[in-house]
Amino acid sequence: MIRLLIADDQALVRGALAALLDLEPDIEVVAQVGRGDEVADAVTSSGADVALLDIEMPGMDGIDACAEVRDHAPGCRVLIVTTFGRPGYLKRAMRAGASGFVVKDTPATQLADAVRRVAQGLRVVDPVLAAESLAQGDSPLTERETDVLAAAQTGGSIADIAGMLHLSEGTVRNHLSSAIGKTGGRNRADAARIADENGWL
Amino acid sequence: MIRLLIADDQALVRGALAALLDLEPDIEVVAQVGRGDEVADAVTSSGADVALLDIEMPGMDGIDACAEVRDHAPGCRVLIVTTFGRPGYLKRAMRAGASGFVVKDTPATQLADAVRRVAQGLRVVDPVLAAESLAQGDSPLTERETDVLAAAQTGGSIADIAGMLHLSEGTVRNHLSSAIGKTGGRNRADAARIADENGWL
DNA sequence: CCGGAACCGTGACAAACGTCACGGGGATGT
DNA sequence: ACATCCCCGTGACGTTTGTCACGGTTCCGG
Repeated sequence: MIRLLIADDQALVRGALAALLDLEPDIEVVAQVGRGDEVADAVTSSGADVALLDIEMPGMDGIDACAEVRDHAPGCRVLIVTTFGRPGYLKRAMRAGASGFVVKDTPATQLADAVRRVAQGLRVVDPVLAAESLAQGDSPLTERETDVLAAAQTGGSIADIAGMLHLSEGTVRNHLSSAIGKTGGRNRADAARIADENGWL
Repeated sequence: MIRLLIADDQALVRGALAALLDLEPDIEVVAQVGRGDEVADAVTSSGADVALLDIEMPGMDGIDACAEVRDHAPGCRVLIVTTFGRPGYLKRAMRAGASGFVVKDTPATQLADAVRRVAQGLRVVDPVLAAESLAQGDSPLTERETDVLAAAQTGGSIADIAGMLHLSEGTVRNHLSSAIGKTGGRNRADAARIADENGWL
């Protein structure tokens, strides 16, 4: 019997996934949470064997939550389930110690299998996504460029970004210019969009 | 017995919702589709009583699909289920003839009830969302301003937008300036973000 | 019929933006 | 010790952008 924890911020999806997996005779849903920062506690108190984590969650990123679980409860495997099949997410998830990575586009019938494989200690990764991830490589952005682009996403002016990060305006311009060149965007809004779509932020 | 159709682009969510609602003794899932432009056909061929439609779908918007269903199969009620509780979406959905509007944050246990109410001809609307919708009012943007903002979302320069819409650059600048003023944004990227979050695009 | 509103365009101007060249500091690896 | 890379900053430049004033057209409601 596989003891399963489900974490997703959308209550409807969370409940539906629980209903789907509870139908399986060898799977038992022992806990459900809607916030990333509640995952680690729920895993230890419920004694789950596998944690099904969404990435987009309030409180804490699903990937950070994964790292926390691996720290506090090494016996619990983690299967990441997410809407966006961004290569950057996959990379981060694997580095955080996840055993599997599934996109929400995959047929519902395959989810239970994925859970079983993960429970057995195997790895489950969407092959298409894995190929993309390898083909694309790491983020070309430096740490600071990433910060600046993330701040630019909110729509403020250069002066706002400079104040937000305690930098000079000229420095912000330089980082942005560099990021625009690396992403191939035509302005900072475009660059921010591209970087976000690749999971570099 | 309520005959139900489920439309959602994410196969996993679609299957999970089906599993959840199939547990109800008085509900039967008779069809599942993953694209908006397949909804109308599926409704007529399956003879569904209620259609559960997501908004974000390839091929066709869930709201446009709703209008199509109301056109071709007036006997079928529509219940919109969406991730984003944007007031603009609610307005558009109601105008398209939807009987209900539910956010994916609502508890899973309430979904079956919502389906039943809709099947009986009642209206189901998230009360918080309805209040927001009333408080906010309609989009302040004119038709052209909306077009220009939507084009600006892709990140191109003013010249690009002008070419895309067959307008003069000066005209584009004027529309953008007006839109920026109305939305309260600080530049066109900001304005586009705000307008999008309110469902004005 | 006239006023108002939305639409398209022009021209002009200040501000913001993107790019470049340059220098200095710190950390890393050879 | 040296080259290399990232970080931070300055100054200057040409371009893009946002704003404004203005004139014109079309359409609709008073």
